[in-house]
Amino acid sequence: MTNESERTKKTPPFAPSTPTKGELTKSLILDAALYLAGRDGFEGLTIGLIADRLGMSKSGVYSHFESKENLQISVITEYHRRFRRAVFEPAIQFPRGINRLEKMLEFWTQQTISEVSTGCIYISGAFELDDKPGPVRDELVHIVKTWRATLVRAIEMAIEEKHLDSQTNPQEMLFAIYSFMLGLQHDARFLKKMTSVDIAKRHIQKILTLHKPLQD
Amino acid sequence: MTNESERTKKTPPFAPSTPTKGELTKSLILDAALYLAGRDGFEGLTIGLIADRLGMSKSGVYSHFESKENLQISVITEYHRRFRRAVFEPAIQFPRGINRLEKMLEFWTQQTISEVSTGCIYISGAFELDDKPGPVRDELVHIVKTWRATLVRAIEMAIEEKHLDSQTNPQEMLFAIYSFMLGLQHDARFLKKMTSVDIAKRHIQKILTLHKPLQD
DNA sequence: AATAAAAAAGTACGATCGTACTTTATTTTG
DNA sequence: CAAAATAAAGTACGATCGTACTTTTTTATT
Repeated sequence: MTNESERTKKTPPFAPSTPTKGELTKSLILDAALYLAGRDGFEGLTIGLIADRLGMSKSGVYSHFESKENLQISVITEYHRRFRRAVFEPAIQFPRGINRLEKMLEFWTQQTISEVSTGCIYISGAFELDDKPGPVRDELVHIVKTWRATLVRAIEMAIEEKHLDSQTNPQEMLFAIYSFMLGLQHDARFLKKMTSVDIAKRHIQKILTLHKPLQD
Repeated sequence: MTNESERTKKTPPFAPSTPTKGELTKSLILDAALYLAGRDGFEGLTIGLIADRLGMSKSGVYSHFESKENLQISVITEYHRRFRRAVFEPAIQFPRGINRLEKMLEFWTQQTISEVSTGCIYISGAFELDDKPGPVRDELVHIVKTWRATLVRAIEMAIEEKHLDSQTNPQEMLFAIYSFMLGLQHDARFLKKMTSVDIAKRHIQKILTLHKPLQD
């Protein structure tokens, strides 16, 4: 245990060799922060609440981020990372075209359903930050646009593969699908109406069916 | 000016004879509160901010409500009152059936568009309060359910009048329409994407068209 | 105009927030 | 194991919050 070739000390970019103590608690902090941000929004996300949840001091939590704004942005990028891992990465394994698109929507729906008790930061953040300019809003807009661009590309590929009608408008289809996901989140979380899960699934399926070519 | 039969003094229930000073500033407070609640949410709605906006003291504002919770609930019911006046009441003038339903959706869309800079409390409140039990949430759930029930009844009437397919599922149609309105609000306010106005209108129109009987 | 009532302002309090700075405890390193 | 580095806790500060209480000012009533 004297020396281990190159011990990565000040270089976290590509070196999770052994997670140092600090990195470990930092990820614990992000866990708690993600939970609280989903539940109480970015405004309700408070250093003190995180500290309480982890049984540590406010300053102990704070020292891992230079500011609250920084913490909020970290929460957003971390959520994005996890979303990609749960939705995008599994879907990308499937062949491009309607197949991949449907898998993407399936995993996304699954993710949304599993978030009914947690809250989706893409969505709750969008309605919370819509009128609050600043770096946090900018970051959230960025990742939401990234995800939407991914969806549009998946739709376009399905058109190219002739799995969808050639006059399908990708932006319009995106709008409908994203709207149904908003509706699902709204009904399930706010109205506690779980029947909306099946309704949303049916609508998403229908909008695809409507755009499938007649002859195959 | 000695006596005017019965002068309604302590009975505001049905007597807007002459709005007393207090009632007048109370409505000014509600104006400001409505604006702030739409912009900053119920959490960001603060007594001090209202006071600043009106150039009066915190205690002056506060004395009109026994608590902040009370103020929040007043904001909700007042919003509901205005929404009814702007959307429901004009639409109810039209004959029951597809005509009234389309007018209802038209006025609602119009209202949503005009709220792009203000924010819709039904929607922003839904995503803010979804995890915050209490009287404020209960009140908001109540008025949202009231509005949705109104929509469902309008859809059902259109079915009864044979303006819509007999196997149209009112709850499913409601889900789609409400989702499109969420999508409109999301894209317009958060993504600043005003092209979504036309897209949303087209989708709403389409879902009606899809359910109109073939033979007329 | 005098008096009663209501509205608004003033003042104060405890909580909680983010943040800066200092001190102690714990890891990591040589 | 000792030294150096890092993590965590401690402490303090100014802001802002909702709210309760008292005082002043304005409005309404006879």
